[in-house]
Amino acid sequence: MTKPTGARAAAIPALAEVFREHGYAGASLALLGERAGLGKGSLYHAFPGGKAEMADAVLDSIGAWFEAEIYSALRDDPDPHAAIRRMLSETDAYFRSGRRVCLVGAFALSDGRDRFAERIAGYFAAWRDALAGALHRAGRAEAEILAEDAVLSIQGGLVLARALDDPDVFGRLLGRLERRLCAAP
Amino acid sequence: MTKPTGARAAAIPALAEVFREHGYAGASLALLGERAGLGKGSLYHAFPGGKAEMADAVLDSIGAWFEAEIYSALRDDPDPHAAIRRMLSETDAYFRSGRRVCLVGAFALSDGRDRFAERIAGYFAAWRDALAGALHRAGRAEAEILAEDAVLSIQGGLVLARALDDPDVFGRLLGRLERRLCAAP
DNA sequence: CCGACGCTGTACCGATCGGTACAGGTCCGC
DNA sequence: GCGGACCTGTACCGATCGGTACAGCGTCGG
Repeated sequence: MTKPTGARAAAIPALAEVFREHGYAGASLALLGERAGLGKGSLYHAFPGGKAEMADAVLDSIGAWFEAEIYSALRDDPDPHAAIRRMLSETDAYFRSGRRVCLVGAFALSDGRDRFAERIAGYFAAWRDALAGALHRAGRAEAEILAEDAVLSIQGGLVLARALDDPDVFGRLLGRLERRLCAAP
Repeated sequence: MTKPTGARAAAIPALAEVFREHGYAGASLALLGERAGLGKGSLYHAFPGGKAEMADAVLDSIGAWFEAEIYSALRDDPDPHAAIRRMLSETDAYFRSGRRVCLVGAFALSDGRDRFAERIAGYFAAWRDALAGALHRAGRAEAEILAEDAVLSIQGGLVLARALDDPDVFGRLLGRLERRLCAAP
């Protein structure tokens, strides 16, 4: 039932979790293989490019998920406020209400920044631009500024929630964002 | 002219820079020693506890700097708005207008979170609480919420500035923060 | 029934990891 | 001039790193 590349796709979520928790440098092949349930042989069969290709695949997968679940609605939904609310609730679910960290943000901060710079920049730029478009369609002034501030706040919320070990920080932020982003024009 | 522990103190800024750029796991002893201008022997003489003690010392040094330059003024300055403005300009300088990353935030996101959890939490909690006190003294309602949002935004601003390789993101954020934090009560 | 192919475990590679041991050097009070 | 405390470079440790090679395996089409 699985395509030839099925093992690859199946392994990606586990690999993502390891990169998320340990960073690029900290994610060892031993750990990656163990958590993916794959021996080193299988791992290198599915990802001939090694660790870098695994990280590439994980970033691709994350980018595709956000594109499909969040950005596209922000761009195309005729009701921009609905798209924004959907963004907030999907974001809440994706980051497990602040208990989970943003892999792209973590990569941006430390190791792997240079290696994956374009992909990282693209991820955030797409988010900011899609959100700015929705805000613009909703008739808000300074949509770009508002969007930049929202994207940045989400990242900061994840950092602070993790640092204080208090997921509510993230929940409170999302509440504030809904008020800020869905206010009357 | 240097105290017995002079080499230790002198090495800390260089060590901090390496941890900042490579994370805890990514900062190797070879790199640490090279950048500090110290051989392995000297490094372990100054920091018998090894890498963990180096990171401890770096975190202590950062905490002390923020306490002296920012938190204490937020707590004690009779003019809370002046203290807040000072916080913003010192923050701008410290993070080189967004070109530099927050080591504590980076540690919080990936490796070293568990190892340094209390210290990381303390750093952010002190910032948030000191700022909330200043806002309260300035007569602002919901000072705690405002403070939490500001601290989180600064972290997010650093993440996004780094991710987009665009320091202006951080500068724009600081401008917004000044307006938000120093608005009329 | 068989060879080809896709997949997997395992052994192994050189490099590097964090950390230790220690021989010598430097510099001080005496 | 001397002894000793402090400091430092270097050799070395076992473990693990990312990555490779390959033999064995089951599963197919023919």
